[in-house]
Amino acid sequence: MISFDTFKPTEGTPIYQQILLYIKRGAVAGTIRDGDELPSRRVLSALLGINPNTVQKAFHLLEEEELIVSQAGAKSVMKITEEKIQKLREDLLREDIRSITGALRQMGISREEAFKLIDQFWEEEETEALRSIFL
Amino acid sequence: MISFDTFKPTEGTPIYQQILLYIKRGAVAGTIRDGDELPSRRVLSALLGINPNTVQKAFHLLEEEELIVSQAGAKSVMKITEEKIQKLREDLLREDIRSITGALRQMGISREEAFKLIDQFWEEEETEALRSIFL
DNA sequence: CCAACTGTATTAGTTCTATAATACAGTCAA
DNA sequence: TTGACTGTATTATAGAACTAATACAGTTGG
Repeated sequence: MISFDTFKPTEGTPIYQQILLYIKRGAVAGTIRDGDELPSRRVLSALLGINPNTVQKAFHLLEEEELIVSQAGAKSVMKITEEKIQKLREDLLREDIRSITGALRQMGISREEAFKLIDQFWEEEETEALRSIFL
Repeated sequence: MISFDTFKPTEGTPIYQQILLYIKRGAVAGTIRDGDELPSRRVLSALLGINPNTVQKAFHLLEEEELIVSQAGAKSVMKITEEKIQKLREDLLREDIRSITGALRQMGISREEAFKLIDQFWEEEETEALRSIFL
């Protein structure tokens, strides 16, 4: 069963899109694999404290993109080939990197400065992650 | 008069927020300076092909953040001190860098791989920018 | 001065996001 | 088998984002 323990909703972005991204990124990372069961719409919505219809919207889109298969009565299941994962990886990375480089260049930040900043935040989040594990 | 020549609306994000960001980032980059006149609501909305009320919403928020001053009958004017610019710089950078490092780590991308990707896109956009100038 | 431009305000309608309350039919384990 | 769980569908409501049309008051240049 796919876990949503590390799912942190952000304000400003539609929740159903965040669920979509969370699963796609998990697939790219390899923490979510082909054949994995997803939590039911009702259970997940209760866990996240949101409406079942919002989860349904996200899952419906995953179904349309043929990343999961659903069948009335049974839990939805991940259905991802290595090929799909590669495509996901490229698409998600391109979008993410494009947005950040665009933003930084627009602010007149040099590449060197950008690297320094990313380095800094990377370590910060690393220590944050560790802290949450050991507390 | 502040130019919106390099403004490229993206789908998925509210337009008024994109206008807000465009101006803030311009202030951080130094291309938009204290005392600069903004185009009128009507003119800018016509240029961007959007509704005047959408521009008004963005400008109203800039007014609330005390980055511009407006007065009925006259054009709005940038009103930014060096202190405000520094604060903007920190806020925008933190938000941008945080989102990208979060996304990359969630996909299991290493720091080295991230740098390589950013390097690649940085050059791509550079050549794109040059192409648009020389064509 | 005054016409053309400015910022500001109001009302109305559409689409999208999210919630809420049901209802129905298929699956599955006890 | 059967009861509890599944996915799916429908209808209603509310707020945000965006468009549209209009109105009014202040400024500014010719």
